[in-house]
Amino acid sequence: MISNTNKFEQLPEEKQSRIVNASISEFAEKDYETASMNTVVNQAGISKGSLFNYFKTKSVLYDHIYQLALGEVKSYLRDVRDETIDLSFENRLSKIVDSGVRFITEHPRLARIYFRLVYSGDSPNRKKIVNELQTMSDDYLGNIIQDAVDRNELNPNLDRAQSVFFLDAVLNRFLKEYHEAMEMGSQQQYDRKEWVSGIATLFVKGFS
Amino acid sequence: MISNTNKFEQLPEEKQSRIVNASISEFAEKDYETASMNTVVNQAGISKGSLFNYFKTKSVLYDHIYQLALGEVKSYLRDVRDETIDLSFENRLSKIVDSGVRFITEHPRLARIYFRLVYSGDSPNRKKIVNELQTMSDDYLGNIIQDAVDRNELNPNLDRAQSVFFLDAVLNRFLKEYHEAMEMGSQQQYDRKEWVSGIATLFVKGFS
DNA sequence: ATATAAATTGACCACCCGGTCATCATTGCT
DNA sequence: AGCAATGATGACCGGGTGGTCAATTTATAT
Repeated sequence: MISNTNKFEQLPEEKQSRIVNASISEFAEKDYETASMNTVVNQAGISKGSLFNYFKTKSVLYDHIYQLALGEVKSYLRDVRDETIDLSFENRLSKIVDSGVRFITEHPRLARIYFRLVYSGDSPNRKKIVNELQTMSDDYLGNIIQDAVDRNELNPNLDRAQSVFFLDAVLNRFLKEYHEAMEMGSQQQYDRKEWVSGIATLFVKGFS
Repeated sequence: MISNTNKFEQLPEEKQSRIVNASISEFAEKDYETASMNTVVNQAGISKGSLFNYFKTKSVLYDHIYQLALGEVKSYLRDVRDETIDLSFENRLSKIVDSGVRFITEHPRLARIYFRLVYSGDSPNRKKIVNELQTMSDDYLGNIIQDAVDRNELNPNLDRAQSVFFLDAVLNRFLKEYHEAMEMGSQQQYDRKEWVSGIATLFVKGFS
């Protein structure tokens, strides 16, 4: 009785991953309310009773899944921050975008769950999760902007909160658009380089 | 048999508005799949059979409602474009933000439907509607940027598509955040002036 | 091999959904 | 007043939902 997911975590890994996989697929395809536990059990090849034995309720299962997604996102962010600590603002931006694109490409279903969560959704703990994400992003982008200021790449008088907000808005929107294009199988590949340099230019020089 | 909504439009206005009101509330509160026709009929004080007589299906009713919301949005945009045609880029931006804020304040439920639609959702014709909105916005913001270029307020070499994209991303995100803050009853009022000037500065001068 | 404990199952429950349609109420016409 | 046509109603339908639990299979210990 150490934790809710204890029973689940004691399962053989193969079974665990079947369940996780089915759940990710379902929560990626439909939003929380519409996602069906029946679909999950069928896709995972287990019985309904078992699933509800491993996860007491639908929302507990959802919790487990998005925590997993969140962990993945965080790990990507950590990596790219550590790896780019010495780069210029523009190069750093570039790496951030690249790593976002990489994440979306490698984990399209997790990306979908992520976007669904932040951009809408009536997921159980949405407010709490979004806050957590916001804090994480503020901290993350705040650091990057601060570093750039320290290097005299950006104006030291700029409003940090606003800058972070703008940066976050543009980056998120770009990745969302990229993700949607990818899901629609859009052949027309984004020219990442141009977009990255466009974003960097905007933030460094503006449109003038 | 001129149109689907003919029966509805021939209803006494008071009844129409009761139905429209109930529908707006329901579609604002829940997403398309979760919104319940039963709730609508109860809230509107009519029978289920009647509602399905006026609107053949749930999706037809939804169509009617978002067309209404869209019309309202468009009218706001048209107004602000016409009224600000002589202003500088920064002042124009300011008016756009103001009018967005005004719309959200005056029609919070319509705003919610709008955000739900563009930012997620599995509404019936989402792709089509979002495309229409995108085209509208591209056209709208494109004009404003072009005007600013013509006035030598912005660099004539900038990539129009990218600029519009960035502008749209920041404006939308700001309004979405404002809307959410409003719905949570957040006392902490946004200082609109500072945000507007922040946005304008970003686009004119960047962060350097 | 047997007894006991633990894990797995799927039929079942109460509830809600979008949509239908026979029945009833209202209106307009002669 | 009587009749036909139109409008409003809500019980009802098939289907899906999250969740339960008695019954059965499987694993463990002796």
